[in-house]
Amino acid sequence: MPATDTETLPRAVNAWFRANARELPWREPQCSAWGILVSEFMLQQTPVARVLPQWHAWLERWPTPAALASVPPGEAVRAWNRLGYPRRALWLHACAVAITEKHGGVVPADVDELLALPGIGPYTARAVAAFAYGVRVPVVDTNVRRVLARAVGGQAEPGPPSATRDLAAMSAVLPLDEDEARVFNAGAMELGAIVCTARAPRCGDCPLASVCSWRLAGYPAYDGPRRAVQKKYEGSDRHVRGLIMRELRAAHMPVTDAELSALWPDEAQFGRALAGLLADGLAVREGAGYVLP
DNA sequence: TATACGTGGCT
DNA sequence: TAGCCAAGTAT
Repeated sequence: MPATDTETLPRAVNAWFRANARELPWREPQCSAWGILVSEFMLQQTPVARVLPQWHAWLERWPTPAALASVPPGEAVRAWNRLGYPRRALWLHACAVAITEKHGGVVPADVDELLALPGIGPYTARAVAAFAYGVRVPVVDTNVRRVLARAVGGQAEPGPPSATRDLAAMSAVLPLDEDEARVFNAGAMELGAIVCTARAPRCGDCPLASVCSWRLAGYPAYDGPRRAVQKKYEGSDRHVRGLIMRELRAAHMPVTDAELSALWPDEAQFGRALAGLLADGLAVREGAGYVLP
């Protein structure tokens, strides 16, 4: 029988999670809310394995929001190194400043207050509230969307993201008990991350195998709208931005136009990339060249 | 709602 | 090899 009631899923997922959760530093009970916030920024579109060493270094250097807020944003961008999407470093720094100035240096526990901070959207706000403070709110990321689409919806893949629909779907199965809700939020994400994966799901290891609607229906293929294919990175504007940022991070004095433009042969494309970085605040003009902010 | 935004590992 | 994929956010 498929898991149509609201107790089967959390019971199975939570038992599985309590026995199989990866030991990650931001899941340790003594981890600070700041440590959890930092992990959520780093984990946006980035695999755990690449985040781990960066997270340790970051927390050692800046153990509190105030510590990060006390240095220029460029230091955050430099320390971010090659984690990707360097705007996240800028936003995390801006977040630290806002927390220091408007929240007395304490990471807020309220979803709406978190949402008002730079770089924090619907997922991160709820993740911080739930995992750092135990607040009972639905946390929905790409893993949760996939788990619910399969186990409950009987579909191979979730449809296009819709905050309203996705939060409602999670709310419908979220335990009333605060602690069970926190574990279910984390457990559903973990299940999607290591068992109910996008490709080659390991149904043999899944605690929901016997109740999964998708499996019970015989694994019907997905027939909904396909997600747009990711553009090729090689030769893209993003590629050029990445090259420029790598140069700026390595430099400790202004990098000249000539030095930067030598990175890419297509002048027009290079100009677009540099202008974009300036507009984003990831690079600033200084004297004869460019530096991190 | 669709698109831009890094980087690297895996198949 | 080329493409797919990874705990999203902002516009």
